[in-house]
Formats: sequence, structure tokens, C-alpha cells
Amino acid sequence: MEKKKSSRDRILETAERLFIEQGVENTTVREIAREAGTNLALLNYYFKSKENLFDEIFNNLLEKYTPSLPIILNAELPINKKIEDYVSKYVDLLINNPKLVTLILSVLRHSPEKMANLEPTNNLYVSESFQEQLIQEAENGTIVPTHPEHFFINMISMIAFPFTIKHLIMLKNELDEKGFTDFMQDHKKSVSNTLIASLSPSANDH
Amino acid sequence: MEKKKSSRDRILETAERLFIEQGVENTTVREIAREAGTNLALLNYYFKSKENLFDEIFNNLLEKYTPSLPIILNAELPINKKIEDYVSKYVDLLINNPKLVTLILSVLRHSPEKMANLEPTNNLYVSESFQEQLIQEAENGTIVPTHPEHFFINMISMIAFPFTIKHLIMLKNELDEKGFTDFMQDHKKSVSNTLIASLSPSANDH
DNA sequence: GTCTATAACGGGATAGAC
DNA sequence: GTCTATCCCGTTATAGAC
Repeated sequence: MEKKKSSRDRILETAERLFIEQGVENTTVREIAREAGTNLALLNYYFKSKENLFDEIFNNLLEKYTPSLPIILNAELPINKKIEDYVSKYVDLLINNPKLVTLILSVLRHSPEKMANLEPTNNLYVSESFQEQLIQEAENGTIVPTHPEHFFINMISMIAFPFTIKHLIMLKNELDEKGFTDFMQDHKKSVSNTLIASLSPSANDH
Repeated sequence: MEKKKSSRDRILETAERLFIEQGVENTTVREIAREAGTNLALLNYYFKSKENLFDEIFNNLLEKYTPSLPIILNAELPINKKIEDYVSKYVDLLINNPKLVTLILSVLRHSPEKMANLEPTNNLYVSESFQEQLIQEAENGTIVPTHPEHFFINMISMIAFPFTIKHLIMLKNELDEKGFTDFMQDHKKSVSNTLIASLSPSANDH
């Protein structure tokens, strides 16, 4: 049954799994070849180097998981609804792929220029129309004027960072995996409420 | 002049510098020994392994830089002032030690249990009295009731995460190092305002 | 074109004998 | 405190089978 898949595909699948499970540095090309049921020479034949192999996998992951995010930000919705949708969808994505944040950050640390030049990176950090809307609604008086760039960074910070300190959160609050998932479900509301409250015109009367 | 320092101390200083500058994975024990003016075997004699060496350095770094943070949270100050102080001090700390976040996250990724069991970790993630205050002031009606744990996580997320995506922020906004520092100075206000607004009783009237 | 097997390189990390 | 042997890594190369 698995024999139908080409060696190339099996190498890709195995490498993706191991890179995500153990991290890139802790995964050897020999290990990948072994678990994919092939050999080191073939891996090198197809991908030339470990780095090339990783690049292909990383691109596929971003293309697979991230395209839905900018769609929400570009939709025709009131800002509050848009924030709720975006936070919820983004947190769900990371709950279902908890190692994705770590993988991205490891790329960002090891070779930031590569990350920055990747086209799918825009799915994670781009927000022109959303920032336009923040400015527009502020002019209309429905929300308080804000700095769109800082607002957007605050939003993705509150969404993504908890996953990078997942183990600390679990330890501090005595949570298991299920408990952490529930915690992050609650966290959605906290993030949305925080952002929406900060935009509320009545909130900034000191 | 430098000869007065013991080989052990020179190894520690050199390793700290290289770990922070280049990251742990990109620093070899041979390199540390060479730049410390000694040899590989002596490094192994004192520290047994690269990991032990790193543990000692990492502990020292946390003990050196983080103790001031919980002091702010435990002070006798109104909540708004406390938030402003904490955000400002924490961001300043990370501006002056931009690699600290990355270093911490790399430990968290590589060996979360080690990180969680480290005593100075509490300086980064502990907030009993602060959470008490959030509950107390909500009972007094000066702020809106909130979930202290989520609030605290949101606060440290907005503080720390921008440093992990520093290169993306710099690229997107066409900033150099100085520009990024200025950006983070502005970011302080954005974070404080967001948190304080979300606590404002008048903000949650929908 | 796809695949296996094997060997060798240069570099790095570690352990143990001295 | 020092030196050496050993092992694992990523990479490259070779020779050959389907």
C-alpha cells in the first residue's frame, strides 16, 4: 500500500514529520532516509542537501496552512467581527499544528533573510487592507485612532506567543495537552476582548 | 591583565558572548576554547559537556537580568502605573539584550523541562500578587473583571513576541537597528494603552 | 530516470587514558 | 591539565542494478 508512493514523497513525508516532532537540528539525514525506508544516497540524489530538503518542506507547510488567514483580514466585515474571526481561526490553526510556531521561529532565528524572502511569509505578516480599515473606521468615529502596525503586531503576538511558552503555561497551571487546548480556546476570547476594548471610543477617556 | 582571570572564567565569558552573538547551535566548543585562549580538553574538564556549560551561563544570565521584573509587579502601585512600568522596563531589558528572548526560546524548544525547572524562570513568568491586584481592583470597581492568567500572558506576549520577529518587522517597515529600537519605544505605549483600555470599566459597554 | 550499497572526506563533540 | 581515539554528522563520490 505504501509502496505506491514514490521514494521522493516518502522522504518528504518522513522528513516533515521528524522536523516537526524533533526540530531540524535534532534530525539527521541518515535518520530520515532510514525511516523513509530508503538510503542516504537517494535523499541526496533528490534534494542535494538537508537545507534544500527543509526549504521545500517549509514552503509546503506555509502554503498549506496559512492562505486562509489574509482572506479573513481582507473580507468585508466590521472590524470587531474581523478580529474575532482572525483570532479564532489563527489560534485553531496553531492548536492543530502546535509545532508550526516553533518551526517558524527556528527558521527566523537561523536564517531570517530566507524567511523574509519567502512568499508565503506574507500570509503570516501582511495586513494592508486591515490597516486601511483601522484608519478608515477611526475617521468615521466608530473606533478610536490607533497605530495600525502596532495594533497588528499586538494581535499576532497575543495569538502566537502563548504557543512558544506552551510548556511553561502547562506547568504553571497544571495542564495536560487537553487542558492547554481548552486554555487556548478561552484565550481567544481574552485576546479578542482586549483588542476590541482598546478600540472602543469610550475606553480612552482618562 | 587578562592573565589574572582563571581559565574557567575566561571560558565562561567567551562562551556567553559567543552563545548570545551566534546562538548555541552555531557555536562550537572548539571555537570557545580557541577564543578563550585554552584548549578543548580543558573546557571538557571543567564543564563536562557543552550542555553543562550552557546551563551555567543561562542560569547566570537569568539571575543577572530578570530579578527586577517581579519587583515591579509586587510593588504598591495603582494597576495602570504598574502596567506602564512593567512594560517599559521589560521592553528596555530586551532592547538592551535583544538575543535574550531568542536564547530563552531556543532553550524552551530544545529542552522545555529544563527551562521549567529553573528557579529564575519564575522571574519571567510569575505574578501572584499582580493577579491578586487584578481581582481586588475588579471587586472595588476600579477596573473591569478579567482573567488574570490570560491578562498576564497577553502582557508578556505583546512585550516579548516582537523581538522574536524582529527581522520581519524591520523588513516590513524598512527599519535599521536604530529604527527598530525607536519602533519598540513606541510599542511600549501601544502595549500599555491596549492593556489599560481593556481594563477600563467604560470600555466594555456593548 | 530511479534506486541501492558503500566508502570516504572534513568537522565537531565527547570520553577516557595519560 | 593535556592528548588521543572514537563516534556521529552532512556531504560527496563511485559503481552498479532495475
